[in-house]
Amino acid sequence: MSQTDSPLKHGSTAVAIADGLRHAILHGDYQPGERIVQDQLASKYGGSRIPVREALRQLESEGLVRLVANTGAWVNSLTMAECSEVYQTRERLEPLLLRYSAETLTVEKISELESLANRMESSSDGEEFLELDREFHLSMYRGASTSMLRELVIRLWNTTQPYRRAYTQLVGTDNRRIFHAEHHMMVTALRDGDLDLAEQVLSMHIRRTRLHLERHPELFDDEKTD
Amino acid sequence: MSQTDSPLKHGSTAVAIADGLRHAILHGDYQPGERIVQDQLASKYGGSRIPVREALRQLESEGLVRLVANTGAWVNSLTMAECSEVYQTRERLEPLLLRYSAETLTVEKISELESLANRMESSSDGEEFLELDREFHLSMYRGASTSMLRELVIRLWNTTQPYRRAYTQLVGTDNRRIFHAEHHMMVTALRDGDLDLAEQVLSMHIRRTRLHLERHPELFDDEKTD
DNA sequence: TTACACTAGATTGCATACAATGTCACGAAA
DNA sequence: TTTCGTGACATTGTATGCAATCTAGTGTAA
Repeated sequence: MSQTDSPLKHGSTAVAIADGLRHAILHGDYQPGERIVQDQLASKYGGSRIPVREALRQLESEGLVRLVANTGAWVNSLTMAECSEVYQTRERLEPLLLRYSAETLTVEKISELESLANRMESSSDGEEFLELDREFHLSMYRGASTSMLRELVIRLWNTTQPYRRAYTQLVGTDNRRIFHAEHHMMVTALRDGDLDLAEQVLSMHIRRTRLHLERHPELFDDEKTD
Repeated sequence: MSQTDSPLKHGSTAVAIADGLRHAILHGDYQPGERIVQDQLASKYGGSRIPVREALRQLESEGLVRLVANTGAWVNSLTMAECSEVYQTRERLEPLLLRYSAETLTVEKISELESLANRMESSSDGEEFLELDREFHLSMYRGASTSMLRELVIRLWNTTQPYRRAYTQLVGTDNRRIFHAEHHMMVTALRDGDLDLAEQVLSMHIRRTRLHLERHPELFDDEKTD
């Protein structure tokens, strides 16, 4: 897809490949379960398989890729139980992250959040909807002083991204009144400095999304032969 | 240290090096901040630097190693704020994991937990104390049906292991009445099938440990130039 | 003394090449 | 027809060698 023609600086090829492949997976260019061949990635990025292999190891640790020795690499796929587990983990973690981040949320940043929530409401394009939803949540967390928890949460978002996309394509962007209302409730709670309320709404919001996903087992690969 | 003389099977060197290096870091053979030289690891494991590099990428993703392009790898060190963040994350995650796992905890397994708690009380050796504490917690979680959350929690334990060790060496294993009492309270709550109580005690237990660590800023590398 | 440029050595980054392993199609025997 | 080899091919795993980069030490000038 996005061929990198300019020769990469020494010492950055593996990172560039990891970033590019991660982006491609999140963007839906690869489907869960799809095979990843080292040689193809190597020629796509104009390098050898060595940095490709390092990138794959990293993405494996991030949960985006599954490696089997002497056999190959696949885009990781989740069963419904695994996806639910990620969501339940998020239900507990994101409120904490919001607490870390909230103290740096200025009035301007909260208004930007509100604007994102508004744009989501008027969006009818699924891909844009996904993008804005991710941006809404991650920009709430951007102010957190330390980074480990934020990176962890981003990792959880990443591993479940293909299933959010499939769900959105399945049910569309209409009839999401409660979903949008929760976004606005969070904005209001943050504006009021009511962190306990913001935490509760965020937790409920993630929980509700999980319950919606759980009504669609057909989105998941539950025949996983492993 | 533990030289692997027998030639490794094809396709497992990188994994073996990652496992070995992880174990060495957790065991305290490397200190936080210590430099890791690829060539040294390669000759230690009787291979080339290629699998070493893959292992380092993986451990970087796990948070145990810090890589800087063209420069080198170091055992990751945490500031006190980062360590607290890991503990606060654990306060929220481990109760959830316990809930996942509890349904498979048989009477026998709960008795084994109690036995571990008893052995800890009579242990005066710091290294054994650490080992038993880890084993107590992780064996509570061993029954969880899916693995992502458990692996995540193990990763959090791993990144903070050097600081638990330093703390134990500093204050010894005496005067831990409340600490042991909490272990026994968890055993009792599990035996009674009172999951809400077990969750609460576990959360308090982790919180108390965090507060103890926070009283000793001298354990941490807060001059991190980054 | 301090600050800075410069060089030699150490170390990392990666392309190539080859060995080890897995996959799959084909054919023979049950 | 099905099952089980069997071999050619595709792909992965890693050792080697060289280029790029960083580091530390030395010397020079302010």
